[in-house]
Amino acid sequence: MNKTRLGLLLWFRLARVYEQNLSRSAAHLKQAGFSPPQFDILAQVHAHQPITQKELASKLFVTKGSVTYLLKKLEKEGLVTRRQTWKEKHISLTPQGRAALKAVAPGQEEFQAAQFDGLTDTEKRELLRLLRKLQKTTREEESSCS
Amino acid sequence: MNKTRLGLLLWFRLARVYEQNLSRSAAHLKQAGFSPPQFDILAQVHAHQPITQKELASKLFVTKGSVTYLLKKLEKEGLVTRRQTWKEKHISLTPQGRAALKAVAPGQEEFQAAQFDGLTDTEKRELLRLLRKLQKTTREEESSCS
DNA sequence: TTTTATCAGTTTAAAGTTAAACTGACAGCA
DNA sequence: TGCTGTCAGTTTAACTTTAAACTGATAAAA
Repeated sequence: MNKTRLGLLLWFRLARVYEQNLSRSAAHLKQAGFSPPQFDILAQVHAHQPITQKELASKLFVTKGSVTYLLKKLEKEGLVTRRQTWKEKHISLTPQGRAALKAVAPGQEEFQAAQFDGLTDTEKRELLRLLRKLQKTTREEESSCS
Repeated sequence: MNKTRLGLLLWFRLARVYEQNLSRSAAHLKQAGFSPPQFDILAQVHAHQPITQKELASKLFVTKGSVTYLLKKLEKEGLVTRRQTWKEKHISLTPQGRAALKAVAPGQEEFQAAQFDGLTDTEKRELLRLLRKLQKTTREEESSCS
């Protein structure tokens, strides 16, 4: 098997695994009334409260515009607040946001983790090592996020 | 490290690796005037010509509506044709479609494959094995695509 | 003080995605 | 002949995303 072919097989398989996981995730989250992007935002805000929109964008690998769009809706629903200081807006969870996240997160995290239960513990660790190496050795060419 | 935590780390890492690869892909394809979904469609049609829209949707893990939308544009640009027989539409590449794909595909495939060059050959094979196992053992709960 | 540069966040248009309802041609039975 | 069901494909509205242009407050230079 030549090098390009092996790489391509990897890419297709990776994409399919990811997409399947994501779509199962979405279905699971939907029961709780969230979409994956909304949940991601809430989880990041919870973990790094208070966090600026720029930081959020960079942690979630999306553009600033996307963050603006999502936060606007979450704010309207009363789940997050934005305190402006000079240029930056500092995002925090409201009590409702905290409650909503608390109700959903544990189940969601367990669900996510369970998607890897087909592997043994050793295999999981090996997969994690490979993914990390892959990301590290590819990051050189990387520039900043828009 | 407990089981859920390991699974979560895997999920986040997998997502980031995938998203980074995809966005580099998109940038690379953009030079050739294609978006990733367009390229995926053309590549699948090329590989399975003639193929129905339903088959296309299932191979690409998207809904039928998405396929309709993308094909409509590709047809308008003269890259694919649709022959209808009873319920089904059979998609093929036009000569222009073939030419366009031929101009882009080799470079794109090489680019994709190169994203895994941070790994040794043995590691690539191991990663492929793990991803396959992951997909196989998770597929049980799967139902059909809408 | 006035001008200029910087930079987080916003807006816009275009693209792609989904779920869910709809369309329409045919098969198969009454 | 005329219902009725089935099923690929289409449509629609709502979401999410991006790139690129724009806004506006402030720092820094003139």
